Amino acid sequence: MKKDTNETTEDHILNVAQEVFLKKGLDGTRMQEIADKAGINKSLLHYYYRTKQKLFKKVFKVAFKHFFPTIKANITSEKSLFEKIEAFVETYYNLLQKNPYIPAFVIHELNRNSANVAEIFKSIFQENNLELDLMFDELNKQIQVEVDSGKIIPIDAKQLIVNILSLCIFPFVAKPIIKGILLENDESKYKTFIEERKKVVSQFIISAISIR
Amino acid sequence: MKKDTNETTEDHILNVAQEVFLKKGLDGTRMQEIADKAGINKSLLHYYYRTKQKLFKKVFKVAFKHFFPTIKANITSEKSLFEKIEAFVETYYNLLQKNPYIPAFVIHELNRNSANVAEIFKSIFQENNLELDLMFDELNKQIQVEVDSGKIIPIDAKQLIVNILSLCIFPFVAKPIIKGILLENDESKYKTFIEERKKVVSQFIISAISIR
DNA sequence: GTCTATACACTGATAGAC
DNA sequence: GTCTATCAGTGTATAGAC
Repeated sequence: MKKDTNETTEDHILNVAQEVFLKKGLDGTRMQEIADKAGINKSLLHYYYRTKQKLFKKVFKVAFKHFFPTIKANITSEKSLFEKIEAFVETYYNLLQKNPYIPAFVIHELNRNSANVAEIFKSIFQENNLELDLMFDELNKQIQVEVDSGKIIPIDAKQLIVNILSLCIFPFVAKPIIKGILLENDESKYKTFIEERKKVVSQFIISAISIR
Repeated sequence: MKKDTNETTEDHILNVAQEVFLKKGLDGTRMQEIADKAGINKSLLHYYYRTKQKLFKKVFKVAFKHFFPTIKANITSEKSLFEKIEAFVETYYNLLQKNPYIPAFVIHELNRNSANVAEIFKSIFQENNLELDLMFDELNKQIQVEVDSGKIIPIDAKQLIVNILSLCIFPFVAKPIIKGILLENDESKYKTFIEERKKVVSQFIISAISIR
C-alpha cells in the first residue's frame, strides 16, 4: 500500500496494518510484513505503537466500529418497520461490499479471545456514544406494536434481529464456500449473487413476517 | 484430554489436535500445546504426522466433513420441501450445538488460505462419495416445481439455500457478539436463545416462501 | 523520526539413544 | 514407539547512532 502525500507515517502504518491483520488475523500477521508493505523499518512500528498487541487492538477497534453506526442510524430513523428493514439490508450490503473482510476478521478474533470482548464492547460504545441497549429497546417496542396491531406475525425482536444480521453477514464470511460449491468458483458469479441479495433478502424477511 | 484405554496414540493425537486447532486456528496453535494436552512428547507428533501442516490438514478435513452428510441425507430424502426445511433446521441445529466451534474454524481457515479450497472440496467430495452438484440439481428441480405450481413464491434455489444456511450457521459463529450485546453475556440465555431458534427459523423460512 | 544491529525467546523439526 | 538433546530459523522487542 502506497503512502498518501499528506498522510502521517503513523496513520500510514495503521492503514497497512489493517490491511494485513484483516486478511491474516492477529496470529498470522508478522510485524515484518507490515513494515515491508509500509515501506519502513520494523523498529519504526514499535516506535509508534510499542507492541504488536497495541497495534492490533487499534486496528480491531476501527474494524469493529464499522458495524454499528449504520445500525444506529437505521434504528433511530423515523421510518416504518418494513422501510427500516429495506433500508438496512440495502445499506448494510453496500457497506459489506466495500469491506468484505471485516466480518470474518471480527468473528475469528472474537472467538479466539472472547475474554476481552465485554471490555472491547464497552469501550467502543463509550467512545462512539452508542447506547445500544436503548436503541434495541426502541426497536423492540416498534416490533411489538406491529405484532400487537396484527401487522406482522408474532416474533421475538432479538430473533428477528439475528435473522436479519445472519442473512446480511453470513454470505460474506462464507464467501469461499458459497463461491466454491454453489458458483463454480467464479468471482463474477459471486458478485452478481451478492448484488441480487440486496433485493432477495429484504423481500424474504418482509415476506416472512408480514401477514397477508 | 485423556486418552481412551482402547485408543491408539495416533488417534489420540488427532483428537487432541482437533480440540486445539478448532479453538486457536492453524496460526495460533503450538505443537507444544498439543503434545502437552496429549500427555506425550513433541517429537512424537512429528513421528506420527511429520509436519504441523499435515496434522492440520487431517484435522481440517474431519471438521469440514461434518457439514455435508446431513445436507445430503436431507436433500435426497423423499420428503416435501417444507418437511425437508423443518427436518434440516432441526438436525443442523442439533449438529451445531454438539460442534459449535467448527463453523468459525472452517470459515477462518477457508478465508485465510482460499488457494487450497477447491482442492480440499474435491478430495472431500471424492472420499465421501458426495455428488453435491447432482444433489443441488435435484433440490433445484423440487423448488422449481413448487414455484411453478404456485405453492411457494418465486425464489432462486441458490439464494434460498444460502438463506437457510445463514440462519442456521451464523448464530454460532457470531456467538460472542450475540451473547455479549443482545443477551447480557449470559451463557444460559444464549443456550435458550439457540434452542428457540430451532422452531423460529423453520417457521421464518416457511413463512417467507409460502403463499397463503 | 528513522535507521542498523542485536538481544532474547520460542517455534517447528531432526538426530540419535533406548 | 518414545524419549532427550539440539538446531536452524524466525518472532517481537530494545539499544543506540544519526
